[in-house]
Amino acid sequence: MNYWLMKSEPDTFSFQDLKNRPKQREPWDGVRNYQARNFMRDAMKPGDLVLFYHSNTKPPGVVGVAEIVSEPYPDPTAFDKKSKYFDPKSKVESPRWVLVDVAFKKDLKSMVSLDMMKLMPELEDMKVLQKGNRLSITPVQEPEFKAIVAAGSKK
DNA sequence: GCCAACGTTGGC
DNA sequence: GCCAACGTTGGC
Repeated sequence: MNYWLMKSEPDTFSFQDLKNRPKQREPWDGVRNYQARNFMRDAMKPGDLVLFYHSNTKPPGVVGVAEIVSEPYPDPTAFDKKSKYFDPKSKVESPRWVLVDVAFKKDLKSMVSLDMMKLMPELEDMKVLQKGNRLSITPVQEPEFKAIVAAGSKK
């Protein structure tokens, strides 16, 4: 099993929004970056655990744990002319963009902010902490995942 | 709101 | 295939 960090702007889709969904799950649509797509398409498996990260907010950080609950499948928003994620180059016969479904797993007692993460020696090599990183989906090592969940389990 | 970092596009 | 221009991300 693998671990991931997935970013979302809470104004667009927050961890609370995920929790409030009827089945507490949501298709992770709108990814339009090839590296991030390849992670979903080639490496993610149902059961993988996800650090749900709020970006572009004060403060940014990990707010909860989610779980991958589907195989990859074509992102329907790419075919939808009305969607802001519409991509005319993605054809139904040969979809360019895929997504997976993500489900609520558990809350953290407290957010693990980016500032806190930077102070944790276990997270030295984490991609999300490296300068200039803009990837919305990054792989996480098991010790990194556990360190963040442990930090977020404290009051 | 600024701007550094990075990805994509398109002319050549 | 190079690279300048442009768009986006996301911390600050």
